[in-house]
Amino acid sequence: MSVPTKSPGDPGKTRRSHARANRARILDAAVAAFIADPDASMDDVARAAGVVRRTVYAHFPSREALVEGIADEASAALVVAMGDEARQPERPDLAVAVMALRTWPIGDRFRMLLSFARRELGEQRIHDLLGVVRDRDVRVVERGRQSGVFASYLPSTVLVALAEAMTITLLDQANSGAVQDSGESFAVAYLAVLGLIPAEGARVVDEARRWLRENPDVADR
Amino acid sequence: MSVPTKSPGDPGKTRRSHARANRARILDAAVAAFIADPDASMDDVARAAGVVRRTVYAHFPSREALVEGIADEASAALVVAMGDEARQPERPDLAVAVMALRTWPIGDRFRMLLSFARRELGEQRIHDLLGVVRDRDVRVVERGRQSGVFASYLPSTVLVALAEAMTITLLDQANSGAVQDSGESFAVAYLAVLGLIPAEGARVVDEARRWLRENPDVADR
DNA sequence: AGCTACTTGCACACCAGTGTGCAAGTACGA
DNA sequence: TCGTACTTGCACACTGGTGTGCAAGTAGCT
Repeated sequence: MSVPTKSPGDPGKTRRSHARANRARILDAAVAAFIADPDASMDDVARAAGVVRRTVYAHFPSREALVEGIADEASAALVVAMGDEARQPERPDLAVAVMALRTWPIGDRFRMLLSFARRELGEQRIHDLLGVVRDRDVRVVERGRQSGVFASYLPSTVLVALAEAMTITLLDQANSGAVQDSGESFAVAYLAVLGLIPAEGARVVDEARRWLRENPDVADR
Repeated sequence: MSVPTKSPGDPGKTRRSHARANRARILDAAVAAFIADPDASMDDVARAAGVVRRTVYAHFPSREALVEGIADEASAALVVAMGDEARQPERPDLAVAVMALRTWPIGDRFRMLLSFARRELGEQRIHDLLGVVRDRDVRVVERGRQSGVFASYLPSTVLVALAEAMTITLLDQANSGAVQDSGESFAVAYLAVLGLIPAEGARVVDEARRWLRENPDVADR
Protein backbone atom coordinates (compact mmCIF):
# COMPACT_ATOMS: atom_id res chain seq x y z
CA MET A 1 0.00 0.00 0.00
CA SER A 2 2.58 2.55 1.08
CA VAL A 3 5.68 0.68 0.15
CA PRO A 4 6.55 1.54 -3.41
CA THR A 5 9.68 0.38 -5.12
CA LYS A 6 12.65 1.77 -3.26
CA SER A 7 15.62 0.13 -4.87
CA PRO A 8 16.11 1.28 -8.45
CA GLY A 9 17.54 -1.97 -9.73
CA ASP A 10 14.63 -3.92 -8.32
CA PRO A 11 11.97 -4.59 -10.94
CA GLY A 12 9.00 -2.60 -9.65
CA LYS A 13 6.43 -4.63 -7.80
CA THR A 14 4.00 -1.95 -6.79
CA ARG A 15 3.21 -1.00 -10.30
CA ARG A 16 2.80 -4.57 -11.18
CA SER A 17 0.48 -5.37 -8.35
CA HIS A 18 -2.26 -4.04 -10.53
CA ALA A 19 -1.38 -6.41 -13.30
CA ARG A 20 -1.03 -9.21 -10.80
CA ALA A 21 -4.54 -8.64 -9.58
CA ASN A 22 -5.68 -8.69 -13.16
CA ARG A 23 -3.90 -11.94 -13.77
CA ALA A 24 -5.60 -13.42 -10.75
CA ARG A 25 -8.97 -12.21 -11.99
CA ILE A 26 -8.36 -13.83 -15.33
CA LEU A 27 -7.39 -17.05 -13.66
CA ASP A 28 -10.54 -17.03 -11.53
CA ALA A 29 -12.70 -16.19 -14.51
CA ALA A 30 -11.08 -18.96 -16.48
CA VAL A 31 -11.88 -21.48 -13.78
CA ALA A 32 -15.49 -20.36 -13.80
CA ALA A 33 -15.68 -20.35 -17.58
CA PHE A 34 -14.14 -23.78 -17.93
CA ILE A 35 -16.47 -25.20 -15.33
CA ALA A 36 -19.42 -23.83 -17.27
CA ASP A 37 -18.05 -25.11 -20.58
CA PRO A 38 -14.96 -27.30 -20.66
CA ASP A 39 -13.94 -25.89 -24.00
CA ALA A 40 -14.73 -22.27 -23.59
CA SER A 41 -12.85 -20.00 -25.98
CA MET A 42 -10.23 -17.46 -24.99
CA ASP A 43 -12.82 -14.83 -25.77
CA ASP A 44 -15.29 -16.39 -23.36
CA VAL A 45 -12.64 -16.36 -20.66
CA ALA A 46 -11.70 -12.77 -21.42
CA ARG A 47 -15.26 -11.59 -21.26
CA ALA A 48 -15.85 -13.52 -18.04
CA ALA A 49 -12.86 -11.65 -16.63
CA GLY A 50 -14.20 -8.33 -17.87
CA VAL A 51 -11.22 -7.91 -20.11
CA VAL A 52 -10.39 -7.98 -23.80
CA ARG A 53 -9.05 -11.09 -25.42
CA ARG A 54 -5.79 -9.40 -26.23
CA THR A 55 -5.17 -8.78 -22.55
CA VAL A 56 -5.49 -12.42 -21.72
CA TYR A 57 -2.74 -13.08 -24.22
CA ALA A 58 -0.66 -10.44 -22.46
CA HIS A 59 -0.62 -12.67 -19.39
CA PHE A 60 -0.73 -16.09 -20.96
CA PRO A 61 1.00 -16.54 -24.30
CA SER A 62 -1.32 -19.32 -25.34
CA ARG A 63 -4.37 -21.26 -24.40
CA GLU A 64 -2.18 -24.04 -23.18
CA ALA A 65 -0.29 -21.67 -20.92
CA LEU A 66 -3.57 -20.50 -19.46
CA VAL A 67 -4.69 -24.03 -18.77
CA GLU A 68 -1.35 -24.70 -17.20
CA GLY A 69 -1.72 -21.59 -15.08
CA ILE A 70 -5.04 -22.78 -13.76
CA ALA A 71 -3.68 -26.21 -13.15
CA ASP A 72 -0.70 -24.89 -11.25
CA GLU A 73 -2.83 -22.76 -9.03
CA ALA A 74 -5.31 -25.55 -8.48
CA SER A 75 -2.69 -28.11 -7.70
CA ALA A 76 -0.97 -25.82 -5.25
CA ALA A 77 -4.29 -25.31 -3.52
CA LEU A 78 -4.91 -29.02 -3.47
CA VAL A 79 -1.58 -29.83 -1.93
CA VAL A 80 -2.13 -27.22 0.74
CA ALA A 81 -5.62 -28.48 1.41
CA MET A 82 -4.52 -32.06 1.79
CA GLY A 83 -2.12 -31.11 4.56
CA ASP A 84 0.85 -33.05 5.79
CA GLU A 85 0.50 -36.77 5.30
CA ALA A 86 2.53 -37.40 8.45
CA ARG A 87 0.01 -35.48 10.51
CA GLN A 88 -3.17 -37.35 9.73
CA PRO A 89 -5.25 -39.69 11.87
CA GLU A 90 -3.99 -43.22 12.33
CA ARG A 91 -7.36 -44.78 11.77
CA PRO A 92 -7.99 -45.17 8.05
CA ASP A 93 -11.68 -44.35 8.27
CA LEU A 94 -10.91 -41.14 10.09
CA ALA A 95 -8.14 -40.33 7.65
CA VAL A 96 -10.49 -40.74 4.70
CA ALA A 97 -13.10 -38.53 6.30
CA VAL A 98 -10.51 -35.88 7.07
CA MET A 99 -9.21 -35.88 3.51
CA ALA A 100 -12.74 -35.63 2.17
CA LEU A 101 -13.60 -32.71 4.41
CA ARG A 102 -10.36 -30.95 3.56
CA THR A 103 -10.62 -31.23 -0.20
CA TRP A 104 -14.27 -30.25 -0.37
CA PRO A 105 -13.76 -26.50 0.15
CA ILE A 106 -11.48 -26.24 -2.85
CA GLY A 107 -13.92 -28.31 -4.86
CA ASP A 108 -13.98 -26.02 -7.87
CA ARG A 109 -10.28 -26.19 -8.41
CA PHE A 110 -10.13 -29.87 -7.67
CA ARG A 111 -12.80 -30.45 -10.21
CA MET A 112 -10.87 -28.37 -12.68
CA LEU A 113 -7.78 -30.49 -12.18
CA LEU A 114 -9.70 -33.70 -12.64
CA SER A 115 -11.33 -32.53 -15.82
CA PHE A 116 -8.01 -31.33 -17.20
CA ALA A 117 -6.44 -34.63 -16.36
CA ARG A 118 -9.17 -36.29 -18.41
CA ARG A 119 -9.33 -33.94 -21.37
CA GLU A 120 -6.08 -32.19 -22.13
CA LEU A 121 -4.01 -35.32 -22.06
CA GLY A 122 -1.04 -33.21 -23.03
CA GLU A 123 -0.80 -32.04 -19.48
CA GLN A 124 1.18 -34.92 -18.19
CA ARG A 125 2.14 -32.87 -15.19
CA ILE A 126 -1.44 -32.55 -14.07
CA HIS A 127 -1.90 -36.22 -14.31
CA ASP A 128 1.26 -36.77 -12.34
CA LEU A 129 0.30 -34.34 -9.65
CA LEU A 130 -3.07 -35.93 -9.24
CA GLY A 131 -1.21 -39.19 -9.13
CA VAL A 132 0.51 -38.06 -5.97
CA VAL A 133 -2.80 -37.32 -4.34
CA ARG A 134 -4.32 -40.50 -5.64
CA ASP A 135 -1.45 -42.55 -4.34
CA ARG A 136 -1.89 -41.10 -0.92
CA ASP A 137 -5.58 -41.89 -1.09
CA VAL A 138 -4.88 -45.40 -2.24
CA ARG A 139 -2.40 -45.95 0.58
CA VAL A 140 -4.98 -45.06 3.19
CA VAL A 141 -7.66 -47.20 1.58
CA GLU A 142 -5.23 -50.06 1.32
CA ARG A 143 -4.36 -49.78 4.98
CA GLY A 144 -8.02 -49.69 5.89
CA ARG A 145 -8.91 -52.80 4.00
CA GLN A 146 -5.94 -54.64 5.46
CA SER A 147 -7.12 -53.85 8.94
CA GLY A 148 -10.55 -55.07 7.94
CA VAL A 149 -12.31 -51.71 8.25
CA PHE A 150 -12.89 -51.33 4.53
CA ALA A 151 -14.39 -53.77 2.08
CA SER A 152 -12.48 -55.24 -0.83
CA TYR A 153 -15.04 -56.06 -3.48
CA LEU A 154 -13.05 -53.80 -5.80
CA PRO A 155 -9.36 -52.89 -6.07
CA SER A 156 -8.29 -49.88 -4.00
CA THR A 157 -7.41 -47.87 -7.07
CA VAL A 158 -10.87 -48.38 -8.47
CA LEU A 159 -12.46 -47.36 -5.20
CA VAL A 160 -10.43 -44.16 -5.26
CA ALA A 161 -11.51 -43.53 -8.83
CA LEU A 162 -15.09 -43.91 -7.67
CA ALA A 163 -14.46 -41.37 -4.95
CA GLU A 164 -13.17 -38.89 -7.52
CA ALA A 165 -16.21 -39.34 -9.68
CA MET A 166 -18.47 -38.90 -6.68
CA THR A 167 -16.70 -35.69 -5.76
CA ILE A 168 -17.42 -34.17 -9.12
CA THR A 169 -21.03 -35.25 -9.09
CA LEU A 170 -21.65 -33.97 -5.59
CA LEU A 171 -19.98 -30.68 -6.35
CA ASP A 172 -22.29 -30.34 -9.32
CA GLN A 173 -25.24 -31.08 -7.13
CA ALA A 174 -24.00 -28.59 -4.56
CA ASN A 175 -23.73 -26.01 -7.33
CA SER A 176 -27.34 -26.55 -8.23
CA GLY A 177 -28.43 -26.46 -4.62
CA ALA A 178 -29.38 -30.10 -4.19
CA VAL A 179 -26.64 -30.57 -1.62
CA GLN A 180 -26.01 -28.03 1.10
CA ASP A 181 -23.45 -29.32 3.55
CA SER A 182 -19.70 -28.75 3.58
CA GLY A 183 -18.57 -32.10 2.37
CA GLU A 184 -20.04 -34.23 5.11
CA SER A 185 -22.35 -36.14 2.81
CA PHE A 186 -19.52 -36.65 0.37
CA ALA A 187 -17.44 -38.16 3.16
CA VAL A 188 -20.34 -40.40 4.17
CA ALA A 189 -20.85 -41.55 0.59
CA TYR A 190 -17.15 -42.25 0.21
CA LEU A 191 -17.10 -44.27 3.40
CA ALA A 192 -20.23 -46.10 2.27
CA VAL A 193 -18.51 -47.20 -0.91
CA LEU A 194 -15.66 -48.35 1.27
CA GLY A 195 -18.04 -50.52 3.22
CA LEU A 196 -19.25 -48.46 6.18
CA ILE A 197 -22.97 -48.05 6.59
CA PRO A 198 -24.02 -44.40 6.47
CA ALA A 199 -24.93 -44.22 10.16
CA GLU A 200 -21.46 -45.35 11.07
CA GLY A 201 -19.96 -43.11 8.41
CA ALA A 202 -21.75 -40.11 9.85
CA ARG A 203 -20.26 -40.84 13.26
CA VAL A 204 -16.80 -41.04 11.77
CA VAL A 205 -17.32 -37.77 9.95
CA ASP A 206 -18.31 -36.10 13.20
CA GLU A 207 -15.14 -37.39 14.73
CA ALA A 208 -13.19 -36.09 11.76
CA ARG A 209 -14.65 -32.63 12.24
CA ARG A 210 -13.54 -32.72 15.86
CA TRP A 211 -10.10 -33.98 14.88
CA LEU A 212 -9.74 -31.12 12.41
CA ARG A 213 -10.64 -28.62 15.09
CA GLU A 214 -8.10 -30.09 17.46
CA ASN A 215 -5.39 -30.44 14.84
CA PRO A 216 -5.33 -27.22 12.89
CA ASP A 217 -2.90 -27.54 10.06
CA VAL A 218 -0.42 -24.79 9.45
CA ALA A 219 -2.09 -24.53 6.08
CA ASP A 220 -5.50 -23.77 7.59
CA ARG A 221 -5.07 -20.06 7.27
CA MET B 1 -30.48 -63.47 -48.72
CA SER B 2 -32.45 -64.89 -51.59
CA VAL B 3 -35.36 -62.54 -51.62
CA PRO B 4 -34.56 -59.70 -53.97
CA THR B 5 -37.00 -56.96 -54.80
CA LYS B 6 -39.94 -58.45 -56.62
CA SER B 7 -42.42 -55.65 -56.89
CA PRO B 8 -41.24 -52.96 -59.32
CA GLY B 9 -42.91 -50.06 -57.54
CA ASP B 10 -41.34 -51.04 -54.24
CA PRO B 11 -38.17 -49.09 -53.49
CA GLY B 12 -35.48 -51.75 -53.56
CA LYS B 13 -34.40 -53.01 -50.20
CA THR B 14 -31.92 -55.70 -51.14
CA ARG B 15 -29.60 -53.32 -52.85
CA ARG B 16 -29.82 -51.04 -49.94
CA SER B 17 -28.97 -53.67 -47.39
CA HIS B 18 -25.38 -52.98 -48.25
CA ALA B 19 -25.79 -49.32 -47.45
CA ARG B 20 -27.67 -50.21 -44.31
CA ALA B 21 -24.79 -52.28 -43.09
CA ASN B 22 -22.50 -49.39 -43.83
CA ARG B 23 -24.69 -47.04 -41.88
CA ALA B 24 -24.57 -49.40 -38.95
CA ARG B 25 -20.80 -49.58 -39.20
CA ILE B 26 -20.56 -45.83 -39.17
CA LEU B 27 -22.79 -45.68 -36.14
CA ASP B 28 -20.67 -48.20 -34.30
CA ALA B 29 -17.47 -46.47 -35.27
CA ALA B 30 -18.92 -43.18 -34.15
CA VAL B 31 -19.72 -44.60 -30.73
CA ALA B 32 -16.18 -45.86 -30.40
CA ALA B 33 -14.68 -42.61 -31.66
CA PHE B 34 -16.77 -40.46 -29.36
CA ILE B 35 -15.88 -42.62 -26.39
CA ALA B 36 -12.21 -42.17 -27.17
CA ASP B 37 -12.59 -38.44 -27.72
CA PRO B 38 -15.88 -36.71 -26.95
CA ASP B 39 -15.31 -34.19 -29.70
CA ALA B 40 -13.89 -36.32 -32.43
CA SER B 41 -14.26 -34.83 -35.89
CA MET B 42 -16.36 -36.23 -38.68
CA ASP B 43 -13.13 -37.26 -40.30
CA ASP B 44 -12.11 -39.22 -37.23
CA VAL B 45 -15.42 -41.00 -37.27
CA ALA B 46 -15.16 -41.70 -40.98
CA ARG B 47 -11.70 -43.15 -40.66
CA ALA B 48 -12.75 -45.24 -37.67
CA ALA B 49 -15.50 -46.64 -39.88
CA GLY B 50 -13.06 -47.31 -42.70
CA VAL B 51 -14.89 -44.87 -44.91
CA VAL B 52 -14.36 -41.43 -46.39
CA ARG B 53 -15.78 -38.37 -44.77
CA ARG B 54 -18.04 -37.72 -47.70
CA THR B 55 -19.71 -41.05 -47.19
CA VAL B 56 -20.59 -40.25 -43.64
CA TYR B 57 -22.38 -37.19 -44.93
CA ALA B 58 -24.22 -39.43 -47.34
CA HIS B 59 -25.86 -41.13 -44.38
CA PHE B 60 -26.04 -38.29 -41.91
CA PRO B 61 -26.59 -34.80 -43.29
CA SER B 62 -24.78 -33.16 -40.39
CA ARG B 63 -22.80 -33.80 -37.28
CA GLU B 64 -25.86 -33.15 -35.24
CA ALA B 65 -27.79 -35.76 -37.18
CA LEU B 66 -25.04 -38.27 -36.51
CA VAL B 67 -25.11 -37.56 -32.81
CA GLU B 68 -28.84 -37.90 -32.88
CA GLY B 69 -28.51 -41.19 -34.70
CA ILE B 70 -26.23 -42.54 -32.02
CA ALA B 71 -28.48 -41.25 -29.30
CA ASP B 72 -31.54 -42.84 -30.86
CA GLU B 73 -29.87 -46.19 -31.15
CA ALA B 74 -28.47 -45.97 -27.65
CA SER B 75 -31.72 -44.92 -26.10
CA ALA B 76 -33.59 -47.68 -27.84
CA ALA B 77 -31.07 -50.15 -26.48
CA LEU B 78 -31.38 -48.70 -23.02
CA VAL B 79 -35.15 -48.93 -22.95
CA VAL B 80 -34.96 -52.52 -24.11
CA ALA B 81 -32.32 -53.34 -21.52
CA MET B 82 -34.26 -51.84 -18.66
CA GLY B 83 -37.19 -54.11 -19.36
CA ASP B 84 -40.76 -53.68 -18.27
CA GLU B 85 -41.11 -51.70 -15.07
CA ALA B 86 -44.19 -53.70 -14.13
CA ARG B 87 -42.18 -56.90 -14.22
CA GLN B 88 -39.46 -56.09 -11.73
CA PRO B 89 -38.84 -57.42 -8.23
CA GLU B 90 -40.94 -55.98 -5.43
CA ARG B 91 -38.01 -55.58 -3.08
CA PRO B 92 -36.23 -52.28 -3.84
CA ASP B 93 -32.77 -53.66 -3.19
CA LEU B 94 -33.38 -56.49 -5.62
CA ALA B 95 -34.88 -54.11 -8.13
CA VAL B 96 -31.81 -51.88 -7.98
CA ALA B 97 -29.49 -54.83 -8.45
CA VAL B 98 -31.53 -56.08 -11.39
CA MET B 99 -31.47 -52.71 -13.08
CA ALA B 100 -27.74 -52.43 -12.54
CA LEU B 101 -27.07 -55.84 -14.01
CA ARG B 102 -29.33 -55.15 -16.95
CA THR B 103 -27.86 -51.83 -17.94
CA TRP B 104 -24.24 -52.93 -17.58
CA PRO B 105 -24.04 -54.93 -20.83
CA ILE B 106 -25.01 -51.92 -22.91
CA GLY B 107 -22.54 -49.81 -20.97
CA ASP B 108 -20.95 -48.19 -24.00
CA ARG B 109 -24.15 -46.85 -25.33
CA PHE B 110 -25.40 -45.84 -21.93
CA ARG B 111 -22.19 -43.97 -21.37
CA MET B 112 -22.64 -42.30 -24.72
CA LEU B 113 -26.09 -41.13 -23.78
CA LEU B 114 -24.93 -39.74 -20.47
CA SER B 115 -22.07 -37.87 -22.03
CA PHE B 116 -24.34 -36.45 -24.73
CA ALA B 117 -26.80 -35.37 -22.11
CA ARG B 118 -23.99 -33.48 -20.42
CA ARG B 119 -22.30 -31.97 -23.45
CA GLU B 120 -24.60 -31.36 -26.38
CA LEU B 121 -27.25 -29.60 -24.40
CA GLY B 122 -29.14 -29.03 -27.62
CA GLU B 123 -30.29 -32.61 -27.46
CA GLN B 124 -33.21 -32.02 -25.18
CA ARG B 125 -34.62 -35.32 -26.26
CA ILE B 126 -31.68 -37.21 -24.85
CA HIS B 127 -32.03 -35.48 -21.58
CA ASP B 128 -35.70 -36.26 -21.54
CA LEU B 129 -35.18 -39.89 -22.35
CA LEU B 130 -32.62 -40.27 -19.63
CA GLY B 131 -35.09 -38.50 -17.43
CA VAL B 132 -37.49 -41.36 -17.90
CA VAL B 133 -34.88 -43.84 -16.81
CA ARG B 134 -33.77 -41.63 -13.95
CA ASP B 135 -37.29 -41.23 -12.73
CA ARG B 136 -37.74 -44.94 -12.64
CA ASP B 137 -34.50 -45.25 -10.71
CA VAL B 138 -35.54 -42.55 -8.30
CA ARG B 139 -38.90 -44.20 -7.71
CA VAL B 140 -37.26 -47.44 -6.68
CA VAL B 141 -34.75 -45.70 -4.43
CA GLU B 142 -37.51 -43.67 -2.88
CA ARG B 143 -39.52 -46.79 -2.16
CA GLY B 144 -36.48 -48.41 -0.63
CA ARG B 145 -35.73 -45.60 1.72
CA GLN B 146 -39.34 -45.41 2.79
CA SER B 147 -39.30 -49.04 3.74
CA GLY B 148 -36.11 -48.42 5.63
CA VAL B 149 -33.85 -50.56 3.45
CA PHE B 150 -31.94 -47.62 2.00
CA ALA B 151 -30.28 -44.76 3.80
CA SER B 152 -31.34 -41.15 3.41
CA TYR B 153 -28.26 -39.07 4.07
CA LEU B 154 -28.76 -37.59 0.61
CA PRO B 155 -31.83 -36.93 -1.57
CA SER B 156 -32.83 -39.80 -3.82
CA THR B 157 -32.13 -37.83 -6.96
CA VAL B 158 -28.59 -37.15 -5.80
CA LEU B 159 -28.06 -40.81 -5.00
CA VAL B 160 -29.16 -41.71 -8.50
CA ALA B 161 -26.79 -39.11 -9.93
CA LEU B 162 -24.02 -40.77 -7.95
CA ALA B 163 -24.98 -44.10 -9.42
CA GLU B 164 -24.71 -42.68 -12.93
CA ALA B 165 -21.28 -41.26 -12.23
CA MET B 166 -20.16 -44.58 -10.78
CA THR B 167 -21.39 -46.39 -13.87
CA ILE B 168 -19.22 -44.29 -16.12
CA THR B 169 -16.18 -44.66 -13.91
CA LEU B 170 -16.54 -48.39 -13.58
CA LEU B 171 -17.06 -48.80 -17.30
CA ASP B 172 -13.85 -46.88 -17.84
CA GLN B 173 -12.09 -49.13 -15.40
CA ALA B 174 -13.56 -52.16 -17.10
CA ASN B 175 -12.27 -50.83 -20.41
CA SER B 176 -8.78 -50.62 -19.00
CA GLY B 177 -9.03 -54.04 -17.45
CA ALA B 178 -9.13 -53.03 -13.79
CA VAL B 179 -12.63 -54.45 -13.45
CA GLN B 180 -13.57 -57.80 -14.90
CA ASP B 181 -17.03 -58.80 -13.81
CA SER B 182 -20.33 -58.23 -15.61
CA GLY B 183 -21.69 -55.45 -13.52
CA GLU B 184 -21.78 -57.23 -10.19
CA SER B 185 -19.32 -54.91 -8.54
CA PHE B 186 -21.17 -51.93 -9.90
CA ALA B 187 -24.36 -53.24 -8.35
CA VAL B 188 -22.59 -53.79 -5.05
CA ALA B 189 -21.14 -50.26 -5.12
CA TYR B 190 -24.52 -48.80 -5.94
CA LEU B 191 -26.14 -50.68 -3.08
CA ALA B 192 -23.30 -49.59 -0.79
CA VAL B 193 -24.01 -45.95 -1.55
CA LEU B 194 -27.63 -46.71 -0.77
CA GLY B 195 -26.60 -47.99 2.63
CA LEU B 196 -26.09 -51.73 2.30
CA ILE B 197 -22.76 -53.11 3.39
CA PRO B 198 -20.94 -54.85 0.53
CA ALA B 199 -21.35 -58.35 1.99
CA GLU B 200 -25.08 -57.86 2.07
CA GLY B 201 -25.02 -56.19 -1.33
CA ALA B 202 -23.22 -59.16 -2.82
CA ARG B 203 -25.91 -61.48 -1.50
CA VAL B 204 -28.60 -59.31 -3.05
CA VAL B 205 -26.76 -59.29 -6.36
CA ASP B 206 -26.61 -63.06 -6.33
CA GLU B 207 -30.29 -63.12 -5.77
CA ALA B 208 -30.76 -60.67 -8.62
CA ARG B 209 -28.84 -62.95 -10.97
CA ARG B 210 -31.12 -65.79 -10.01
CA TRP B 211 -34.17 -63.63 -10.45
CA LEU B 212 -33.01 -62.65 -13.91
CA ARG B 213 -32.56 -66.26 -14.86
CA GLU B 214 -36.03 -67.12 -13.63
CA ASN B 215 -37.67 -64.10 -15.20
CA PRO B 216 -36.30 -63.80 -18.69
CA ASP B 217 -37.58 -60.65 -20.28
CA VAL B 218 -39.00 -60.77 -23.76
CA ALA B 219 -36.24 -58.33 -24.55
CA ASP B 220 -33.48 -60.72 -23.53
CA ARG B 221 -32.88 -61.92 -27.04
C1' DA C 1 5.03 16.77 -16.35
C1' DG C 2 7.12 12.78 -18.03
C1' DC C 3 8.08 7.70 -17.81
C1' DT C 4 6.61 3.37 -17.61
C1' DA C 5 3.75 -0.50 -17.41
C1' DC C 6 -0.30 -2.12 -18.64
C1' DT C 7 -4.69 -2.25 -21.35
C1' DT C 8 -7.43 -1.59 -25.43
C1' DG C 9 -9.07 -2.05 -30.12
C1' DC C 10 -8.30 -2.88 -34.21
C1' DA C 11 -5.78 -5.38 -38.03
C1' DC C 12 -4.22 -9.60 -39.94
C1' DA C 13 -2.67 -14.59 -41.12
C1' DC C 14 -3.60 -19.11 -40.13
C1' DC C 15 -5.61 -23.16 -39.08
C1' DA C 16 -9.10 -27.10 -38.36
C1' DG C 17 -13.48 -28.47 -38.93
C1' DT C 18 -18.04 -28.37 -41.33
C1' DG C 19 -21.03 -28.87 -45.14
C1' DT C 20 -21.71 -28.99 -50.34
C1' DG C 21 -21.02 -30.00 -55.45
C1' DC C 22 -19.59 -32.86 -58.91
C1' DA C 23 -17.39 -36.24 -61.78
C1' DA C 24 -15.53 -40.63 -61.76
C1' DG C 25 -15.43 -45.35 -59.92
C1' DT C 26 -17.36 -49.84 -58.29
C1' DA C 27 -20.51 -53.57 -57.51
C1' DC C 28 -24.69 -55.73 -57.60
C1' DG C 29 -29.07 -57.20 -59.68
C1' DA C 30 -32.05 -57.74 -63.85
C1' DT D 1 -24.38 -56.23 -70.56
C1' DC D 2 -26.68 -52.34 -68.88
C1' DG D 3 -28.58 -49.53 -65.14
C1' DT D 4 -28.85 -48.20 -60.63
C1' DA D 5 -27.31 -47.34 -56.00
C1' DC D 6 -23.77 -46.36 -53.48
C1' DT D 7 -18.92 -44.86 -52.63
C1' DT D 8 -14.84 -42.20 -53.57
C1' DG D 9 -11.83 -38.27 -54.19
C1' DC D 10 -11.31 -34.06 -55.09
C1' DA D 11 -12.70 -28.96 -55.00
C1' DC D 12 -14.71 -25.28 -52.75
C1' DA D 13 -16.87 -21.73 -49.43
C1' DC D 14 -17.61 -20.71 -44.81
C1' DT D 15 -17.13 -20.45 -39.86
C1' DG D 16 -15.01 -19.99 -35.39
C1' DG D 17 -11.14 -20.07 -32.84
C1' DT D 18 -6.04 -19.02 -32.17
C1' DG D 19 -2.05 -16.23 -32.02
C1' DT D 20 0.45 -11.82 -33.44
C1' DG D 21 1.47 -6.79 -34.58
C1' DC D 22 0.84 -2.20 -33.80
C1' DA D 23 -0.80 2.29 -32.53
C1' DA D 24 -3.37 4.65 -29.27
C1' DG D 25 -5.09 5.16 -24.59
C1' DT D 26 -4.85 5.26 -19.40
C1' DA D 27 -3.16 5.32 -14.74
C1' DG D 28 0.26 5.24 -11.27
C1' DC D 29 5.18 6.61 -9.77
C1' DT D 30 8.80 9.91 -9.49
